[in-house]
Amino acid sequence: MTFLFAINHQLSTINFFSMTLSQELESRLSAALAVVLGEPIACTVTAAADLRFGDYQSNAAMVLAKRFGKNPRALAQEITTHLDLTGLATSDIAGPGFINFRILPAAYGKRVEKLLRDPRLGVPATGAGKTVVVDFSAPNVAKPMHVGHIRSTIIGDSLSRIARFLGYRVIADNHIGDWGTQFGMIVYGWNHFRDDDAISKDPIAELVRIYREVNLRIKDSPEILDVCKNELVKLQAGDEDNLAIWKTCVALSKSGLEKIYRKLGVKFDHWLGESFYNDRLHGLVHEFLENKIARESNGALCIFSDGNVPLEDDPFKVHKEDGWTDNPAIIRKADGGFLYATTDLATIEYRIDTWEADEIWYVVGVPQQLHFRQLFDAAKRWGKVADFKHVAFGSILGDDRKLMKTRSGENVGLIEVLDEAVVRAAKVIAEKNPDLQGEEAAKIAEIVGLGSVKFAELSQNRLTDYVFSWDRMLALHGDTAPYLQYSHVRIRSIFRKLDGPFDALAAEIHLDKDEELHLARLLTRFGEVLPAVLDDFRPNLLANYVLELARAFHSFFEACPVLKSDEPVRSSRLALCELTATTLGKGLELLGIEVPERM
RNA sequence: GCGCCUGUAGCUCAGUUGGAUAGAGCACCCGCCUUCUAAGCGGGCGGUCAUUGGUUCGAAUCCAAUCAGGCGCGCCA
Repeated sequence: MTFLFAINHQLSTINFFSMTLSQELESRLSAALAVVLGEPIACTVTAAADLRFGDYQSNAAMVLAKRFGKNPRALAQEITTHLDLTGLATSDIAGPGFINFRILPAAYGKRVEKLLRDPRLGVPATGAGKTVVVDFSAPNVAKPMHVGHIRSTIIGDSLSRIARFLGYRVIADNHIGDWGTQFGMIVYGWNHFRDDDAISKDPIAELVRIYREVNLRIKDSPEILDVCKNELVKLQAGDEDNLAIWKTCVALSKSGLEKIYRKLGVKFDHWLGESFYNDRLHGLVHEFLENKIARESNGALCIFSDGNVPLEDDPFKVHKEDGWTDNPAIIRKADGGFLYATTDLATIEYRIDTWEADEIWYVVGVPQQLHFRQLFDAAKRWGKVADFKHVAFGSILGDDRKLMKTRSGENVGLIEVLDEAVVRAAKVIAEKNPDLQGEEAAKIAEIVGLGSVKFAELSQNRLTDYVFSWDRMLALHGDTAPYLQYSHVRIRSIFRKLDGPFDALAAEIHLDKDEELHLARLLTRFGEVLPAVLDDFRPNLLANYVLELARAFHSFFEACPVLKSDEPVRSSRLALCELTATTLGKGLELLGIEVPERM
């Protein structure tokens, strides 16, 4: 009996410890609601929009007033009299019937002490037991990565990191475009325009040059295109010469891509490109035909979906009047070739059957949303079940407000952007902190410059289009990566000056000044923000959070001396600094942004 | 023609999914280094949330229409 009780007690304690403040307020509020309204009712408590109203707020009274035919303020009053917030918070009623909560400083202090012991920093493992495949970056072989590729790569990498921290088994898969029409052109170019010297010097640049050269020639004499198509047919039929050229080009491209990823700190678990699925395509198309999911139209094999339900007597016919021609996904061309959709279906099959994916996230631009709608629909009808998500992002536009096209050579290359970012960061270092020299300065410039590019991308809503601008992407002042990195550096500086040992776990937290309280408030909120990021795949929520945290720290830093204050304030502040450093560091790590020791 | 995304301060963008007096950064103005890194801190200026209707206790947010920009709609990926 006693033993069982002890276990139960421990379980509930563990549970209690892992609850965020908003969850704890919710559980206490719903207990009060049960008393007042006579039935258990779920309710939500959110962080207050404005600190003047308190730390958290609930609109439960206003929502429920109508359902129970009561006056909202009177109901709120009734609820608060039954609300037990002992040791946690105070509450009051305001406006049309909000219940506002103000967390007691002592309760924040306790939370901070707990977080100092928690390697998860209060973040619940919402993804435990689930496998997700994240499909991002996916550049085409032998085409240069330009600024347009940056969104998928950076957003995808960050989402992968966050999912991993939330307990998911994450498989980051780089589905590179290593098979397809462009290889006809590349083989042709390889045979006609290759410069072996250039290949040995800079293989990527030479591949890019070859590809552009072919495109230019085709403009002048379109008949070359037919020759290219023929090379492609030979390649796909297994022609040894062409296959060898293909293998060489893919290998060269990959090594170039790996250099960029290494620089960006982006890692993949797999690189299963389109070619990997080539052998499966025939059988797959056959299956779709047999199951009457696809049908022939104008010589091509098509899957008609778009919400059209097949009729029972004729599965190819659909209810919609113009359904015969409406938005089909083509899985086999009239000439027998396979397409994007075919490979993607084979990829889904592999990911579900081999990796047992529960979810698949595609970090791909908005323009492809029709494709994914068709793809997910086809997969579903094929019996491949998983939670498919198209994590779409807006386009990067040129100065003319038009989409940046891959084909036109005038695009800004990704490497160029990254290099320029580092150059600009180096300039600022020389100006702000000339003591830093040589290799150390170069390393910091790299961390700061690359961080700026990443943060510029991650701090905004992924769906908005934007016009590419150097100054915007490489800004180093204001709400930028250096601001965040600098706050971390300031904390490190404190600990560098600290002589003698310090044990944060032994510290008692006292929150007397507003700046201390606010810092603690934000520190306890990390566990609420992070899961919300994956609700709608919005890394910018995390970016906003770390900005707020850094801002709170800078204010604290100016207002509250740490090393020069007396005990017990000194230890309390040191512990606050330590938790800020770990939380900020973790937040930045999840955004893929490094932190320098000094700057 | 059909469909999708976007429209918020001079500029670049947030806005916790329907909450209270719409927030940041840049730019501009004022103040703060003898004190843990001034890449910082404190304060100020700046708004008809594209427009018009509607839904309700309550709308930047939801619905409808209009205007403007971007994108997608059969054999590229």
